[in-house]
Amino acid sequence: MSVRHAMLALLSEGPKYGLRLREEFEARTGDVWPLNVGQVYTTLQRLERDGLVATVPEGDRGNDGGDDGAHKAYHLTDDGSSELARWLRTPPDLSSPPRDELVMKVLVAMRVPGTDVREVIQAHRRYLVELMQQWTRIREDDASDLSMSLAVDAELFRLDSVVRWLDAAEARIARAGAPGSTDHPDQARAPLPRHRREARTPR
Amino acid sequence: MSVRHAMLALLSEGPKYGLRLREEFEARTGDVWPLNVGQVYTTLQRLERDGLVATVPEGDRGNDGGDDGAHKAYHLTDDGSSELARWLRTPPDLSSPPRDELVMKVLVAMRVPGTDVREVIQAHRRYLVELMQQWTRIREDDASDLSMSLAVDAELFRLDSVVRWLDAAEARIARAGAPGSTDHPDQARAPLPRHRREARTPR
DNA sequence: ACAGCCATGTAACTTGTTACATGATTTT
DNA sequence: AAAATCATGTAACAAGTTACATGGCTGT
Repeated sequence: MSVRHAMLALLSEGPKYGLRLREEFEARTGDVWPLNVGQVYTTLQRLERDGLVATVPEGDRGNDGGDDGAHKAYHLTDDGSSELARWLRTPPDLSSPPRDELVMKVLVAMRVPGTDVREVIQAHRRYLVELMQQWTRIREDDASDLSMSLAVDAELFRLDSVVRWLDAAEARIARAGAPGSTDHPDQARAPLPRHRREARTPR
Repeated sequence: MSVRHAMLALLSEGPKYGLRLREEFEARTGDVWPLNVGQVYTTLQRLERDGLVATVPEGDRGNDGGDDGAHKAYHLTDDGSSELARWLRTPPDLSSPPRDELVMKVLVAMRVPGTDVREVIQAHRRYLVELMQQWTRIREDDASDLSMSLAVDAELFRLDSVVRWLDAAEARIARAGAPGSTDHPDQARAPLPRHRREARTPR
């Protein structure tokens, strides 16, 4: 749902054509989130199908500074404008805590026979720290680019939170008394309990 | 790619059937990441198609404690085992900094005409803090559930990093001198520069 | 017998993503 | 003229997600 709305936001400044949208998208995200060209066009098609954007109906363009000919300019419809406004003030969906791959990895690795969780944790921790150093270097290379700095900041904060979670997880697991190498009592084969617990979601 | 590998991990303990996989998945993630039943079956189909799991070929089950009859038990193939091992030691792909929706929202909101970025930031900040309180409450409700605590921890660390990014972003934007309400000089209509910059990725 | 859960499955759809094909324009 | 780049598009697929259909078993 992210790219769709970003396109709407870019178009709110005025009509733009495909490649231009790609260019401006990457400019706003400081080239941190590259965007395949093909996806711009497929996204535009889907937005048009949903009535959020439209093209000028062929033949009606004022000559006072317009982009004619080769480019096919899309613009927001009224529905597109209100959808954009809604998106900007609406916080992301409560019911969807995104499934982080690394977190999932640690959670399931705890019970995979013959796996040392601490090893998994440490390997990924090292990798994350290295990644953070690379991003830091990139940010310092051009500190004047606001968009890029913001995007890299976001990535750095996120990576830092993962590192700190890994540390907390290691401590929690150690404290729980589980030995490093797993070899669990096989109580897993019994049939399901009659009544499922309900899935958890805040509020 | 997350659910697929989680299924492999669960099956590494021994053969399991569909609903059981759903149950154990949610147990490992402390019910924080609910999983639709349908997805279990579609995922199993795709794993079977790719040769990572298989079912017993009908008729060959020892009676010494097996689950017979109604349940259709899947088990790992050799390919499945090595894919799981590979996944556990391989850090997530470098080339994919995930596009965070909220980050994207702020980045593009900066230039949407008639939008106050600080308002967007503050609204989402309030929402995030409230969310964190709810998760904290949930975690305290049953502090003995290790998996759940870990999963909630991950969510809390993540949300915290987003809050801190929002603060940093607000400061950075203010420092950059951009006024609150946007009304940018329209230099955006010119054609593209001849040579595209290359997309940025660490390393 | 009937309600309700266990259990499996399928059809349809969404976003994201890549690889490829096709012209037009520009640069060398 | 040849090479590169601009610009648009299509086909095909992966993963996730939901809604629905279908049996079978169990408790009352």
